[in-house]
Amino acid sequence: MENRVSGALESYLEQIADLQKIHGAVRTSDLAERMGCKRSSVTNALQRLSEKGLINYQSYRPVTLTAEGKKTIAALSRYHGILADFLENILAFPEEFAQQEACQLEHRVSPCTIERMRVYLEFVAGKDGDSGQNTVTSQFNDFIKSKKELP
Amino acid sequence: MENRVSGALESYLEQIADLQKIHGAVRTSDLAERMGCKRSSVTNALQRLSEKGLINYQSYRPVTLTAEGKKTIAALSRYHGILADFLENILAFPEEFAQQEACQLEHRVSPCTIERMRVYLEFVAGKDGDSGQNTVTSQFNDFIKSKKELP
DNA sequence: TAATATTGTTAGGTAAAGCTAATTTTCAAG
DNA sequence: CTTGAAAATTAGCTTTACCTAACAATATTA
Repeated sequence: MENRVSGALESYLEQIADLQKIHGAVRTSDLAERMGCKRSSVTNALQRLSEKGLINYQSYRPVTLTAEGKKTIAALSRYHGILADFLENILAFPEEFAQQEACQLEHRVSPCTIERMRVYLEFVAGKDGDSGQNTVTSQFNDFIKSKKELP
Repeated sequence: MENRVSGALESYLEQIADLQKIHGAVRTSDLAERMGCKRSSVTNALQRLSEKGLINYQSYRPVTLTAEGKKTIAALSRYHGILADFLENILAFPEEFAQQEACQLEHRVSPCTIERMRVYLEFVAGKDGDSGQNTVTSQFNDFIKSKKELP
């Protein structure tokens, strides 16, 4: 068995963590709804996550995260945050799109590149200083608008 | 049959185009070498690419691209260029890494985000003007170095 | 040109991630 | 405390993308 976790399984894991926060227990049907798949596919995913030691799972019993699972989620959630920040504050996407896109990218962009995006965010924050006005981001926003105004 | 082309098939297609440019003919073994897989997997991929109408393929005959295949490659190659440019000139990665990473990302980042990266590149180019000196990129390079110097 | 080496394909297998349909467990009401 | 509905699981199938081993076609070269 390949021990690395695929993007699909990572997503399940995140939804599990989120549902746990909200509802305490994690139900197969809720997961299916969130993942946009059938309950049977969820069961299958839970079994594989369990084999990989990321969740505690027994048939018909409530699912919980292992320490390993929590660690995985912590990393993912950090990646998500950096990517969403980058998309919103560097590339000037609206927050909602940034969040959506970050959900995809957190499984697909290398840690190295994500880390570099974090450094770039720091760099730009430093350039903008405490001014608040006329930041690089707002300049870029204007730039985008100026492009759209002349089609 | 799902008519969309997966990331894996897209990669085969690109390697085919590249080999065609270099060697004229495209050999299964060369493709296998490039893709880091076995010859039998290549045959399988060629059959699927052919079913999707992206290449002309018959057993033991040289492979060629269809018009549709060429169009797909043109789009991909454009994405690759933008991503590599962004990685090298915004995120200040060395060219080789930028190229490698772009190969992965071109199949994974949404066209919308890639397009926005292109606009950002334009924006920064505009800011830097013709100066050449003290560009945003070179400032960021210095910033990275300054971070590394104090561990 | 015939023998051999290389290259390409087929057949059959695995794992991931989904599906439907059938079955089993749990739970809520009567 | 039984029973029927809802929820979860199992069984069996699909596709993608890989694998090995066996076989077929093409090339090389003696």
